[in-house]
Amino acid sequence: MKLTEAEWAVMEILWSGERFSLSEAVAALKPVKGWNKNTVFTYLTRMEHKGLVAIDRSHARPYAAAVTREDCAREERDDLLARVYGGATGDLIAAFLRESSISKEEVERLRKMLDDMEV
Amino acid sequence: MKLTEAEWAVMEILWSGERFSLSEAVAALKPVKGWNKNTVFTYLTRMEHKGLVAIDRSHARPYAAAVTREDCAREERDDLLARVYGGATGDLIAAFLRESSISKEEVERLRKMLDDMEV
DNA sequence: AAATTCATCCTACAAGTGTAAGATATATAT
DNA sequence: ATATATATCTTACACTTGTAGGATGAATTT
Repeated sequence: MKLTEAEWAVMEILWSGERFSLSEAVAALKPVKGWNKNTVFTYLTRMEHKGLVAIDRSHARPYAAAVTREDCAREERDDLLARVYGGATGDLIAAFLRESSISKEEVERLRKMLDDMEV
Repeated sequence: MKLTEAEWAVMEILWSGERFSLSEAVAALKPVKGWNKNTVFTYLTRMEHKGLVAIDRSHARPYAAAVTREDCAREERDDLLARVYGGATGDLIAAFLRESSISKEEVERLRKMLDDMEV
């Protein structure tokens, strides 16, 4: 399931803790989105149907993430890789390397990863 | 401008050549999407408004891409990088390296890129 | 218990996306 | 010139996304 930008914002909040009450979610989303409480509620319930959010209606803090951040991140990566690079990981990574600024430490880390890769 | 999956399909066709007649576009999209000609036409004109497609109505082959593939690819990359990795290119690349299969040659190529990076 | 507050639910509405039918204009073939 | 095919334009409709108003219910305060 590919998330929209707004859904990512909701998930980021949920991933930042265990469980949330509505007002906690609203407060946490305030700086990012500034949404009305009904808007937050609508997102939460729509996202429950999509299987992204778990709502335990008997709990004082009913709202929690139903998917992991890493799963969602993987889907986004896979989607970009397939759609834009036809699965060619090397090309994709090359593009990121080419255009992004990256620290000396990062370069070292990536070098180590390459060394460790048993291909 | 972030493209939808369907818009990517249209653009891939347009990027694959110089200019297209409607029937050429329909034929090329057939295997990928199987759309009705009206559907293709709707996409083309809607995408003209978005500045993605150029339509020269005095030309026998009116349809052409109005943006480059590389520009679109960059936007997708930037979006993923910012939204999912908060701009941390190293983390993103590490994730791709970790999960994707990649050939020995690709590893070498990336190693060279790292060597050449003056950080 | 009445008033206030907060949560939940239901409803709505505009914009965008996916998909195409039907009408008309234009080119081509006979 | 007429018939046929092709392209263009207009319109539409269901679904999704972004955003919230208003009604109802439950909890807390005084």
